[in-house]
Amino acid sequence: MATLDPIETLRRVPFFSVLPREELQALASHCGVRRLSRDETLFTEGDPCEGLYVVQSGGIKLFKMAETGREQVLVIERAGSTVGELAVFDGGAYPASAAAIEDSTLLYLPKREFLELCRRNSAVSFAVIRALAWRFRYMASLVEELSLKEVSHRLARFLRDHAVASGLRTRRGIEFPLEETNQEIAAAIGTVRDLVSRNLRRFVDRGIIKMERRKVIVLDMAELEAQIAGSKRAATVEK
Amino acid sequence: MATLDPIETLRRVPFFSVLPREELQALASHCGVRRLSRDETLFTEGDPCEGLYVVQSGGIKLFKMAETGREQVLVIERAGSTVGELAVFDGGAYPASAAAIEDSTLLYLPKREFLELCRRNSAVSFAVIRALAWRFRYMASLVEELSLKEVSHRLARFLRDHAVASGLRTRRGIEFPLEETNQEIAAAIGTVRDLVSRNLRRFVDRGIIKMERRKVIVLDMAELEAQIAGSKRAATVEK
DNA sequence: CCGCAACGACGACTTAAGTCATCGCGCCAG
DNA sequence: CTGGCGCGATGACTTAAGTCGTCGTTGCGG
Repeated sequence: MATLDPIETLRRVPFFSVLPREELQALASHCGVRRLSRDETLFTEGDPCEGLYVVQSGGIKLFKMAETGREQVLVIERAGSTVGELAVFDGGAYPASAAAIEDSTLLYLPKREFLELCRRNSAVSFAVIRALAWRFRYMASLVEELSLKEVSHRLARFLRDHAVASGLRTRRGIEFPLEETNQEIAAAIGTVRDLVSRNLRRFVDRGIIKMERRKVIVLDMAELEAQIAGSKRAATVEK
Repeated sequence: MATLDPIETLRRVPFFSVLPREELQALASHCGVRRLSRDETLFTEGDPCEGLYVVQSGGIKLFKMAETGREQVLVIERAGSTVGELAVFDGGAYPASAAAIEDSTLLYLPKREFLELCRRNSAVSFAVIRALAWRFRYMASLVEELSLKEVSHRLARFLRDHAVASGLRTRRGIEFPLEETNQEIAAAIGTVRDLVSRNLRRFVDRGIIKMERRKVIVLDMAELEAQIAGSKRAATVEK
């Protein structure tokens, strides 16, 4: 594979894209390249933070791991996104672990350079804040799901997001490949792989989706959305 | 109650405390005052964002609500903290609802002034980033708990945090008042009030804590910490 | 090309979470 | 001062989540 242009990679990051080309170039000159094989660890929760990573190609998952081995994925970042930048700012260790979900190439930017840039360039700082605001919003949704929704609702949202992001509209419905294993889906939505299998089967039985091996065809998007809107059986107000 | 000095309130906010007094004064001149009774709503999830609030006195909870009425509290903010600032930056609606957990007084800062300040003062922007980094870290912990830990582990962490924050070390153990109802605790740790009661009883039965009405005495902090370290019964790796 | 491990599926089972009804107590509003 | 409501506690029950064993399939590394 041809070497990717680090300047073009940096330009894809929202808070670097505000920089003129010369500054991107200067920044790129400080960057190292880090290559990871699939499943290789980038950093582990609690590791001291030395800098941030920019995904050039592939994908990186941020995740928390229980001592039983069960994982909760916080987010998956792909090309043009950053990983590990929060620990740069508050001087703490990494709050979660990161690993490659496929062979990946990342740029590594030492924290000193990044901090310097943010201090002297308020447009960058400002764009960083915007990125963090978005992340918080996303995390708030994840908290809501994990606390207030059942596994079937969370799986429905997962499928809907995939349909929206990469679905192909056909006469049968919206088709998309399910590229993750049930284990990976379980880690994303906060359950175990048996329940992913069981709930997919339930959606098939109800005529909401059809499955052809690992291809999903959404037959009834309205019903899928209705599934998403459901809640756990928890009434703290009178019914 | 005497009127609180808005300049002193603003000074307590980490990302405003970097400002000299004259700038705090100018900022304070743009602030309105908002008073809320206990349980009164500040804003509702989805409301358009007009500005940020600074807590002068009392307490504000940010929370998500299921249609069943069950709540998940994201965070509780007290004097010297801000509420609703994230939506200022990404132009979105409020990602969660906010309400007073007791009679409260807040300063209201229109978003235009706040955005202006961040744009021209990179020390403020920088401090905002730091604050957001901390929030993300906190949210990552909440996600970890909700996904990977059982109710008893989450309650143990709640009690430990209270013991650490406001516990009084006595010969009997660490004593602190449990000021929240079981319902409020349930909303904080992601469960229902019945389970809070039941798990408190379990800790009493195991000699970890003693309860005198709503006062908690931690008899065995080491065991409480051990409770916190536990995980859900989920093994995705062989045992 | 083949063997092995990972994966998907599923049934039977256990456990945790949650519901609901009820009772006693305490506090607050009228 | 009193009545009513909120709260705590608890038992009995239901449901969802999760475990475990097993079988068949698939894909990848040697």
